[in-house]
Amino acid sequence: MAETANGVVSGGFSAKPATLRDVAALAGVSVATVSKALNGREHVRAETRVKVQQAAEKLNFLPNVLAQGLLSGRTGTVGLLTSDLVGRFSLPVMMGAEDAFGAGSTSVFLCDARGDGIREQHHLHALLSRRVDGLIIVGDTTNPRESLGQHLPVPVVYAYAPSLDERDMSVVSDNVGAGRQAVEHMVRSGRSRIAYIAGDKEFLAARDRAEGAVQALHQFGLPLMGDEVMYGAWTESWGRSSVRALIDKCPDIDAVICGSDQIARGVLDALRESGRTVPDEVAVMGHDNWELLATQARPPLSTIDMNLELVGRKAAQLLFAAIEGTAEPGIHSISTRLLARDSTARG
Amino acid sequence: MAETANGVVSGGFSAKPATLRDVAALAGVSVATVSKALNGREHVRAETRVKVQQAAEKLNFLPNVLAQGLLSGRTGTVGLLTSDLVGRFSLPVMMGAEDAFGAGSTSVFLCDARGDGIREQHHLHALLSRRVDGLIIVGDTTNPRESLGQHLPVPVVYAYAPSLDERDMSVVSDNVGAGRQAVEHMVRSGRSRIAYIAGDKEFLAARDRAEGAVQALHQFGLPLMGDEVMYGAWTESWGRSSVRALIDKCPDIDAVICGSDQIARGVLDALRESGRTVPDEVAVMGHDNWELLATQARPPLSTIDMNLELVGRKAAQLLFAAIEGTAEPGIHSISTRLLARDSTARG
DNA sequence: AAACGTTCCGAAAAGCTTTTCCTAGACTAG
DNA sequence: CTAGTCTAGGAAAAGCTTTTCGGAACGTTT
Repeated sequence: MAETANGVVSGGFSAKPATLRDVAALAGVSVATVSKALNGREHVRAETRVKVQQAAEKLNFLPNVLAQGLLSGRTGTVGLLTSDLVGRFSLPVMMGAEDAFGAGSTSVFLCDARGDGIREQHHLHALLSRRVDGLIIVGDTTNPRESLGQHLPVPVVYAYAPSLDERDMSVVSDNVGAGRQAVEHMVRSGRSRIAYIAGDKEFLAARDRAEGAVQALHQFGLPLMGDEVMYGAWTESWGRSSVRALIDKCPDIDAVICGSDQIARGVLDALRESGRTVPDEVAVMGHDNWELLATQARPPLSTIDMNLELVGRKAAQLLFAAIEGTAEPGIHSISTRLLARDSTARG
Repeated sequence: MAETANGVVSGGFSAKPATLRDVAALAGVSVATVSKALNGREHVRAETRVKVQQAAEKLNFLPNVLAQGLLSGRTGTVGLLTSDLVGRFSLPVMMGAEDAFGAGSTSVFLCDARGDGIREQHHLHALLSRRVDGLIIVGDTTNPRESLGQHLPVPVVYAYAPSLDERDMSVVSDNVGAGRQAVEHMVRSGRSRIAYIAGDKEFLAARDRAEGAVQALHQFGLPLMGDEVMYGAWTESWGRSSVRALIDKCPDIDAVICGSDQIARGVLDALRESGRTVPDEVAVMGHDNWELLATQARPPLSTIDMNLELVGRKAAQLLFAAIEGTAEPGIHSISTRLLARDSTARG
């Protein structure tokens, strides 16, 4: 690659970045003085400082953070290891974490293991080789996962999916509380004949949300219509078929709480097609606040937001504290937030 | 933080990672020998090599990639700068890139600028300080964006949203081709009275897709029903309202191509409610292959997949090549892929 | 026995920054 | 004028790895 007179190589980008030495040479001082001048240390004449700053400016000097890290033992990087990058749940968690770090001087390595243990080990290896200061492990479901172990050289926080090992730090969304919130909202809206259509029973999230709802119904002294939680799949078609069965069995329901917005969309469609009006005759709630689905429903869908950005943010904070030396092991639960839209308006 | 006998600090994670020196000391050789032994260099006796490997194993030694980078001038990292992390379009692109790199020994820094220029500069700064080998800039819409400029010390690839500067490398999805694909598919399915309902006209993607469709109709000598492309919003409600207007005006249409899956969902709902059967009387196509929306539609929605993972993968490949010294400037277009489901089955 | 080759290993430098310590010069005070 | 006090700036080491080069030990050949 030929080098031109101004130091630009032909690949279309400039030559290698300037170092302290280059700045020192240009300013006619030593590297030590440059370092002190640029970092605001004392023992530098104001005049010299200006001269150095101008030289640095001219060369587009940026300190090499890697070299700094070599010295300080801190790299200012963390690893974000997700098992499912496409998942629409892991993403907001990552966003929250990225955001919390991005404000400071920490950068985030992104790795997607695709739910593959081998790949996870590979990435873990790569991250540790890069001397990350800490790790956040983001799950794709709320099902607890194996711990990476206690032998790692850096602190680890598990987000969304908690670790099975209680010595680890985990941050999760409060699904049980969400179920309670849903029932309380229905009752406040004047409903008393409430059914629950859940997602896939294999998922802890499905069971937790339903359990919270059942607890709250019990507290209010209300029955669960249909007598039991209806588990199925996280799909619209499950919502449609299950609610048809439900109104056959209990024609007098006045509220349906769903384990997800997708299920709720199916429920809304099936109710409309069977001639029931929402919310006048039946109120419907979803879960997830999947905006494009919930706001475009007819009527717009009341739902529960898991505050996943907060989960991510909290994970980042815990990790940061642990890096500083004060770890807080255990499962940290983030409250959900109920969003009332038209589908649960007072009938 | 108190250190225990086995070298574990009380923060819950092990002490600082082992270095070459530690391994050398344990194996009773010099650091140079350890380096050669572990990297498969010659001039090491087999016996010594084994001894070193065992020592390294015992100490959980991982080479410090930062120190390696300091020497080689290559860090094995790239920056992924997105303007919208939540966007469901930028995400698959990132995934493809992460995947392409992840296979090798390159790690990805993730930064989200939130569409904010200041934040973008901040992140750019941070990434360059970390001496990334290259940058991928992922847009949130297909609208072209300002170039970061030609003065950066590393190569840059723009993905999804191309750079306005043709000296840059860009990778985009072929939206015009997608419009053509849609029409060709409709014609092959025996349709000839085709309308087009587009998204928001502010978006180049909306205009490109429509333009491709119009071109193809022209080639087939077919009319565009409704006489013009109907621009609106990327929402279900726009799909519902626009298709109602359309069938008022042209009751004899037999196909509707939509600018997105959301619009198509609205179209499907409105058609069903107005008594038209899909696909028997009218065929409907979407765009994006937003799986959870398309597969759960009634009937399942034919659509076009933008192959965004491929966009990301291609961006990674271009970047890698540029790092190696062979840049290929210009806009690289990735073909879309048509997915035929029931909504366009032969009538 | 002397000269020469191999083979294996270690010392040292390079890469970039920060920090500590030291020196040279300027100044003040006696 | 001498001794002492500051101050600005420089030299060097540390942090970790890789690579080059030189040296030691051993064996072979004349």
